[in-house]
Amino acid sequence: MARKGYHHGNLREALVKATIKLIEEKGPTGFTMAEAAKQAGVSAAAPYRHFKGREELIAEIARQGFAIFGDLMQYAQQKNHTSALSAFEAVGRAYLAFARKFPGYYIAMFESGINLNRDPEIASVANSAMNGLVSAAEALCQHIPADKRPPANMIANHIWAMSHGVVELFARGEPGTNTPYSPEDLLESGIGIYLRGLGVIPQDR
Amino acid sequence: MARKGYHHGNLREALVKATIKLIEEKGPTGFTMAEAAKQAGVSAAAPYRHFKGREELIAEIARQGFAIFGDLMQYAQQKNHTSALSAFEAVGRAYLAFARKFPGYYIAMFESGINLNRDPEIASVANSAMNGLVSAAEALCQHIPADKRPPANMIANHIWAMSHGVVELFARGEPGTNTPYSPEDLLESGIGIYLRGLGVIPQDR
DNA sequence: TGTACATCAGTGAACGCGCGTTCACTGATGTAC
DNA sequence: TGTACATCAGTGAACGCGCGTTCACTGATGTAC
Repeated sequence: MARKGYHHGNLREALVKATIKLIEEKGPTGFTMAEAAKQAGVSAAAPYRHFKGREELIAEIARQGFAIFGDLMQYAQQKNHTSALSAFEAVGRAYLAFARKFPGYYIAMFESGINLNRDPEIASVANSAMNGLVSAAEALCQHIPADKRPPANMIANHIWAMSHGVVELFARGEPGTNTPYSPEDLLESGIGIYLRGLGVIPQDR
Repeated sequence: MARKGYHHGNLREALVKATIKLIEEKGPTGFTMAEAAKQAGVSAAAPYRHFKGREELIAEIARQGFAIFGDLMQYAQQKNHTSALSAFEAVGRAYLAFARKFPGYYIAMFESGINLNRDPEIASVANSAMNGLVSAAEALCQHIPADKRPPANMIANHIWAMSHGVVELFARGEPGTNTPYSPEDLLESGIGIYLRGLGVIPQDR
């Protein structure tokens, strides 16, 4: 951290970055205010100029994470607009890519036990991020005969659950270690089978 | 805890139970040796007669959890032997039922960040528990044309991921709070769609 | 049945530690005139 | 451009706390004879 003198310049963001790194290395509980301050090259009391406490620092990370996450999801959906199906698959891949590329954010968002409703701003950004998934599911639903069409947000929840499960079990060190498949393969094949079950992919593809 | 006199009688098991309760209430990190001892009505030093340390106590809980879990899975599979399909669905339901009924065990097993390979005994009991799922998938595979049949343990991993995802996201307080579906409904419908995609359930059922 | 003794399973006090947080302070920066 | 002053963003020392763990101890239990 480039420290010029008495004043840091951008301590707030430096603390966020340091904390993300700590979370990635030691898990959501392995991080401490003191350690984050140290990493940012600052005394242990300094963080309290920017965050009320430990909780608020994690919350800020989750907030940033949901913002990035939402953008990625939206981008994946819009870029792959040749078909609702390919858009949907792209969203699934984007989910996993985010979890792999930004594990610190992901952990803060979904594994830190943070209360998403503590701060209305977080709740709203988290909600709109998830809406990306739901609207992709809605687009997909257009291609399913109305009488055998499950609700779009149920589909979104299924995909969310499978994605999250793959991340937790297979994209971390433990516990799904002894499987020959990469998380990417697992998720892609799983979503593929699921979509075939929805009737969106022809049976004999 | 019925405490007779100087000797507790079954402190080891009492500590396990107290810890499970603490984990359920406060999460995997909210538990402390001191608190567990207190709950068991015993001094803070007493646990060290039975466990080398904190890690070993959690590991013991995970071990017991996997044993119970494995039995449940096996029972679900064998009891529903009218068809491979119903057996498989029963196994899925048993997974969720376990997570709901024994959240403390589930957390110790899958969310405590414990290293499943630290103790060979845990590794083996965990492995055999998971084999229940794999063998249910194998039985199911018999009904899929060989040329479009995914590997059985891949199917098992898909179901595991979706089940785990549903538990984490929808069967805990956060974050999948604002969804109208119960975890049971979500998992059952998700597995149903997935199985149809596998070709095990006829398309127009 | 009684006694001596080994072993087991607790106690209670103490330790070192690191953490979150507060507080009075001080150096750096920005602004009004 | 220079000066006085308000404000901002740090420091460093200190606090209270609870935790994990160790240690010498002691009361209870089991066993050999």
